[in-house]
Amino acid sequence: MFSFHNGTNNKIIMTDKNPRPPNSLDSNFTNQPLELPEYFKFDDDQWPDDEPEPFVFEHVVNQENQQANKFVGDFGGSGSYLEGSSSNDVSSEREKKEVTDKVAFKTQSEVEILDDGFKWRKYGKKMVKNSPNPRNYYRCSVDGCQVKKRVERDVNDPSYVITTYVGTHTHPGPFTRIFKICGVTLSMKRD
DNA sequence: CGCATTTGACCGGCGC
DNA sequence: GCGCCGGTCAAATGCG
Repeated sequence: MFSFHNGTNNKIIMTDKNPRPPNSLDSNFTNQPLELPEYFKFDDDQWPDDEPEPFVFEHVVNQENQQANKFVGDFGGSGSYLEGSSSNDVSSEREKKEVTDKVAFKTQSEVEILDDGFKWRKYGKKMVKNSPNPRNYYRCSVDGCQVKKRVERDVNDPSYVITTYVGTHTHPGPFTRIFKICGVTLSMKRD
């Protein structure tokens, strides 16, 4: 259990140890185990429950890893959630210059503005199909930093907020503790 | 005054 | 080509 800087009762809950990707996924996923729950378990051990610690995520490195990152989670067994770009070797896709880092996770939260330690500027809001809830688009406020994130409520369980980070911060973040999610290195820290 | 947010317009990819 | 859909732009507006 964790809480965000401004959070009350904001908990990341990922209980399924072996989430299964949806059938429509490409075969790469089936070979790649989901490591995220393990790392969160690590942090649970690190910090006692009665002492909720503020934290944030930060993309740190992914440059040596050529393939696009993927993240698949089945949270709580009540439906699957997929984020990530396919790394098919279609020639047209090779044209793209940047390999985007993408990580998504889901938190149980009453508020949608989760303070993760970075400064964000909202730049869009859309209603997405098959969901009554809007999707909000944010960009990192730091000049020159291209990192974006999307925030939306879970369709199946509105008590959850799905946050998706895209990109790597070009500036140092305020956090030091390092861990990995499916090849993407993140960092977090107490404040 | 200098920022952030709001919100409809705009755009590009994709499927038909 | 056309319309849908997800993502972004930008002018107006709000706020400290």
